[in-house]
Amino acid sequence: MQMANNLLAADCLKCSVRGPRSFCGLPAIALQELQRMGVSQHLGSRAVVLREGFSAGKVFLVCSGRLKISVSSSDGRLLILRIAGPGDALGLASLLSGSRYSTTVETLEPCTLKAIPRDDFLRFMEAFSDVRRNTSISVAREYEAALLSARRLALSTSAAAKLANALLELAHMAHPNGTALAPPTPSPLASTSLPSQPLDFSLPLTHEEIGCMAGISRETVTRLFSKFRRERLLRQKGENVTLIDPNRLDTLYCV
Amino acid sequence: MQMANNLLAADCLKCSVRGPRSFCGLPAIALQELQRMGVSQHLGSRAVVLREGFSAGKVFLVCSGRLKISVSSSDGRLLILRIAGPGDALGLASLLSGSRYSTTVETLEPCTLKAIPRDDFLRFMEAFSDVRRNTSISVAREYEAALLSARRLALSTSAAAKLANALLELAHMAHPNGTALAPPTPSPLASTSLPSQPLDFSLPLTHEEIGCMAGISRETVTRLFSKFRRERLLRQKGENVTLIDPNRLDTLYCV
DNA sequence: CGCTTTCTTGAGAGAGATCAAGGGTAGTGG
DNA sequence: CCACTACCCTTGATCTCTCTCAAGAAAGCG
Repeated sequence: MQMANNLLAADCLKCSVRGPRSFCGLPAIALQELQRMGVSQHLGSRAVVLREGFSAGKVFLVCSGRLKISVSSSDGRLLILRIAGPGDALGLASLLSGSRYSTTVETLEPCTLKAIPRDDFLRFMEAFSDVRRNTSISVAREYEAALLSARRLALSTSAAAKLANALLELAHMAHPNGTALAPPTPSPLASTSLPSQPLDFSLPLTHEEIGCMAGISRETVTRLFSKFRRERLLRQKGENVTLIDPNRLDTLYCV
Repeated sequence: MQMANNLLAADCLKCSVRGPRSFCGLPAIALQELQRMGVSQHLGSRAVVLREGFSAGKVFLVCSGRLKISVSSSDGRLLILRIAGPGDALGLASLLSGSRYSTTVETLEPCTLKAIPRDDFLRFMEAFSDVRRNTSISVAREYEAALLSARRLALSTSAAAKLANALLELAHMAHPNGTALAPPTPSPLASTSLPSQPLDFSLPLTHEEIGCMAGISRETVTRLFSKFRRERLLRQKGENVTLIDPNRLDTLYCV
């Protein structure tokens, strides 16, 4: 029964998804335990991993692929909080507070996940202080993501500002090379007018979805993208987006 | 030096701020340790406890009084996330992720707090599993508050909806009698058209601040308050607000 | 009783939502 | 290879909600 999944589970020890941002950055002894737990699963594109409001019975570790994390209202409106990727732990905050999932998670592309039942995970936490540390950090990051969304929606005065913020956030999240836990710095002093490094990243979202992230309408996303392109702030090639001068984008629109 | 504060610190064992929502709901042995740690402090009204962006060196436990938790943008715009009260732990999420405070906390009335240095707190956590549990719950609640703010701002289509949501949230937060971790249920099924219990609560915020919570302007808050009063949804007496029929408020405006 | 802070109400303007229509592109199947 | 469908993007026109500006009333406070 467990055996059937060992092929994937065995990867835990050799897996390269590590680093300070990854939940799976653990000592070998904890990884050995981790690979024994839970069930690995493959999912196709646009599959729902967990749904808001349902009992939080499992935590999911992302082995590969990207997913979107969202909340929705009864009338179908959607808010996308962030894009999750390899090394992320999904549903942790809800699992810990012992309640229901507070978000919905859906794959954006084929994904490999590892599902761990609540009680197993709690035991795993009690056994290893490193797991506790990574759990704290993971929950703190979920918190930061929610906070950034709230910031963007409340503090941006215009649609352009909301979109610019969302793009900068997406770019920074996609880039593991920046400082680990310092996403779109609400830069108080960093307003150097020097042209900054272009930021290149893949954006696996439709205009509709980008709108749901920035809290603006689909049409407005289109119009602003053209505007940003005209102003040489943005380049696009299929899914790939380049922010030509992130600093200028920031100073021009992120007020 | 420590002695000078023992008067207050000694209260920990007798303190009545307990219950499932309180961080200080701990066994006697942990409380004994708690009372030895940190420094108690009295603060007047409108005092800043901790400020967004500053190094997260301490956690603050609220012994008495209410405080507002907010984030702000460089141009002075403000978003109020929630009102904290006795039993809340402030700055926990930031302290754990080892970074800077992600919010600003300011007293709304005279408050008594207990400030605990980061390292002491981390040791305290490692020593007691109950402390770890309460920390998890506390961080999860900070997370839920951020999420609720994001929801309110993104998913509400009108200013009335935003305000109604904010009021319902404030009412539920102020009421410890409801289920512990189930604030403004985004009620999918609960749309019973029966008149609900009136909700009474104290609202220590100006219209300006309520606007900062709902993401609408001061004047719009005033106009909507009059409207809600006209429609017999709301009653006011100084700081005290009564939501006459919370369900009707919810079904009419929280779409 | 002046002074500050907060609340109230009105009038006007503008940003963005919404509605509408058309074009591009990818996948499917004959 | 080409029609056909489905989905997404693009652009224009209109309209409405809420912000902003303005001016005054109420209320709290030294």
